[in-house]
Amino acid sequence: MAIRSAEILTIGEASAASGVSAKMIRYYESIGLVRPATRTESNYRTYDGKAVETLRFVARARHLGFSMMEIGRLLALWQDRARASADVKALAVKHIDELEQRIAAMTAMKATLEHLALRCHGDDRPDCPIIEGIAGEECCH
Amino acid sequence: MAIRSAEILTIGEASAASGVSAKMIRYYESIGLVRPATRTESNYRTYDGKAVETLRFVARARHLGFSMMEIGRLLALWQDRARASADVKALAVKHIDELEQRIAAMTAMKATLEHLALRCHGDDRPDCPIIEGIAGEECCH
DNA sequence: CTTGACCTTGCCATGATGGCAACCCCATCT
DNA sequence: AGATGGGGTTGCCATCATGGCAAGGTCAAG
Repeated sequence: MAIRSAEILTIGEASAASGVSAKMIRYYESIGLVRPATRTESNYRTYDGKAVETLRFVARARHLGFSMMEIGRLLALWQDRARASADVKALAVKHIDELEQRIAAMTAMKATLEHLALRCHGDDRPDCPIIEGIAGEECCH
Repeated sequence: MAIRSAEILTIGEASAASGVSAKMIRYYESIGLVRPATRTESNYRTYDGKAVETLRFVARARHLGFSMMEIGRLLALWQDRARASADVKALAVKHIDELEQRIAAMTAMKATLEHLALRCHGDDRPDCPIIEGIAGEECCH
């Protein structure tokens, strides 16, 4: 194997250092989200500090719920010294809105279910407002 | 075509009546969620009132965020006259908990993003706490 | 030099849904 | 009777982000 300095990591090490699974690192590379990793003579991918930092950026953005498409744009903005913070903010605000909508949808589901569950005895008798609620009209407002 | 009474619907009519797309009706049948539809001589699927009611049940359960697996169990309970309401309630409560967790996760994402967005000027300068937040340590607590 | 851990690629699967294609069937209009 | 259009049938592919498995190559340590 080519000599590897301490700063040059294999995909497994980069995975551990970034919190992104090796599988996903390869996937991100395959869809062009991140630049193809450099390779050793024996075709192993290698990652330097900057590459690992990029992976960590992706991991954090995923953690915030951004899609791959959005992360692609975020990465471009991150690496663009001439970016306008307004562009970043627009992306973030759009994502906040989407989160809000999904939260609202799920909160509504939860409320309906709680309403039904509250009136269900939860014993061994078959009578059940939950099932009847789903089957009948009074389910979804 | 075989004579069809007003109560016997084609898949398109059943779709309109139940709110489930024809594609999804076929899919539900293919995965065994619902019983295979009866067929006309010319192999068209037919749906009677009961079948449509079942599809509506599925649609409502989907609307409440239940997965196909869970809906399968709900359907079985619905059709089981000897069910214990406790079983239904357990399913519902488990789903409520899952919703709660997903809501909490997304609420946390939203809070982090809002915290970052609040401090972003959103103008044409590159300086941006959002990007820096994602790139740096202070992003995810 | 063997062994075990790790790398490579590639394929398959998920869950729920949509789209397209090729073909068949039925009803209605000319 | 024949054309036309709408809707049925199947099957395959795509999504999005991820995991798993398999077959083969490579490296480091015993």
